[in-house]
Amino acid sequence: MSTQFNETEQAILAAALEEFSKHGRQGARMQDIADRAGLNKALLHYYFRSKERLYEEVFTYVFRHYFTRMTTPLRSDGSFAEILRQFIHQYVDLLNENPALPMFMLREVAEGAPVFRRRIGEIAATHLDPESGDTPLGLPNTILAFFERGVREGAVTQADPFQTMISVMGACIYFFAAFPIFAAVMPGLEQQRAALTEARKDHIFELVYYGLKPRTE
Amino acid sequence: MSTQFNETEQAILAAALEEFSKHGRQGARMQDIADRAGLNKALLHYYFRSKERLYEEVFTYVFRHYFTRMTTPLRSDGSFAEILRQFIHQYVDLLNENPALPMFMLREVAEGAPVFRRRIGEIAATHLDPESGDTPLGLPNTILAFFERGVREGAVTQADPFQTMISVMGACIYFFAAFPIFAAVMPGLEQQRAALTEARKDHIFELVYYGLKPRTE
DNA sequence: GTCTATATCTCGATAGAC
DNA sequence: GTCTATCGAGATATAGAC
Repeated sequence: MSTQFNETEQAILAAALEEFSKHGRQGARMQDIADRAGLNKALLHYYFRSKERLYEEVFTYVFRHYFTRMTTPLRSDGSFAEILRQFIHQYVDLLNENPALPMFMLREVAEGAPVFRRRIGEIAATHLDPESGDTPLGLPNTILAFFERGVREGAVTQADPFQTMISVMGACIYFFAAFPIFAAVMPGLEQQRAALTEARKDHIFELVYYGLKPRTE
Repeated sequence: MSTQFNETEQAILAAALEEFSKHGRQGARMQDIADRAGLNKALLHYYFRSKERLYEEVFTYVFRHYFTRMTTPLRSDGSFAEILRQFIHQYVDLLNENPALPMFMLREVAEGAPVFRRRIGEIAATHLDPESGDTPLGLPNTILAFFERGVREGAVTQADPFQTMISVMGACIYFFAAFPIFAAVMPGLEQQRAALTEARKDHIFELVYYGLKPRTE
C-alpha cells in the first residue's frame, strides 16, 4: 500500500479491499476483515474509527493506485499505435494482478459514487502528478487527449474519442468482471484462463487499431 | 415482470431489483424495498418468505429476461453484418431501458455467482426456447456460433470468437456501468447522455465490423 | 498497541389484530 | 391479504484490563 500507513494499517487496508470487493460496502464484515488481516476486531476501530471511514481509506487508496498506474503508458514517448498497445497491455496486467479492483470501483459507481464525490477534491489535492502537475482526476482528459492526438495525426478515424475510451476500457474490464459466469456455463474455460488473459491483450489492440484505422472507401 | 406473478408480487420484484442493484444482496434493506413498492415490510415476507428467496426470484427473472432478449437478433435472418448490427443495437437498448440490470448481474458474479450456480438447472429446465429448444444458458454458445459463422463466411478475421464476444459485450455494458463516475469528473457529460447512448450503437458496430474485417496485407 | 468482554443498535423475521 | 408491534440474531462499536 502507500507509505503513509504503517505495517498494521496496510494489512488492514489490504484485507478490507478483499472483503469489500467480494461482499460490498455493507456486506463486508469487520470480523472477516480482522480475521483476514490476522488481527483483532477492536484494532480496526482503533486505527480507522468506523467501518465507513475504513471503506473511505480503502477507496482513496484504490482510486489513486488504479488510475495512477493507468496513466503511465500515456506519458511515454512513441507512436500512437505503440502507446495504445502499451496502454492496453498495462491495463490488462493491472486487472489480472488485482482482480478485486474493478468490482470494487463498479460497486461504488452502482451506489451513486457517494464516497468518490465526497472525497474527490481531497484526492485531487493530495495527489498531484510530479511531472505534469496533472491529477489522477485528469485521467479521462488524458485518455481523451491521447485519442484526439490519434485523430490529428491521421492514425485514427474521426470516431468520438470518448466513445473509443469507453470501448477500450470496457473490453479490458469485462473479461475479468464476467469470466466467472462464463466459466460456470462453459466447461473447460477455467483452465484456459491464463492463456486467454495473455491473448486478450493483442486481441483488443488489433480490434481497436484496425477498427479505428482510417478507411479509404 | 412475468405473468406468473400478480400485481403486488411484480411491484415487489421491481422494487427489489432496484435496491439489490444499488446496494447489493446484503446492502439492500427490506424496509427500503417495501417503501419503494409502496407496501408494508411484512408483505415481503408473506409473498417471498425471506430476503434470500426474494433475491433468488429477482435473479431468476433478471436472468431470463436479460439473456432471452439478447438472443432474439441472433435467430433472425440476414447477413453477418446485419445481425451484428441488430445485436448491438438491441443490447444497448436493453441496457439503456434497464440500467439496473448489468450491475445486478455483475454483483452476483463478484460474489462467486452462488445463486446462479444453485438455480442454473432449474432455470434451464423451466425456460426452454419454444422455437429451437435451446435454453438461455446456451447463450454463450449461440454468440460463439454466430462469430464462428462469420469466420466461415469470410466476413471476419480468424479472431477467437470468445474474445470477440467479450469485447462486444464489454463495450456495450461498460458505458452504462461507468457513466456516473465519468459524469462526476467531466462537467457537461450528463446532458449528452441520450445522444451518446444513441451514437454508441453505430460506434461499437463500426469498431467491431472494421476491427474484425479480413485484412489483405 | 493489543486483546477480551460487553454494550448498543440495526435489520430480518414473526405474531397477531383486523 | 394487509397492517402494527415486537422479538431476536448478528453486527458495529466501545470500555477497560494488560
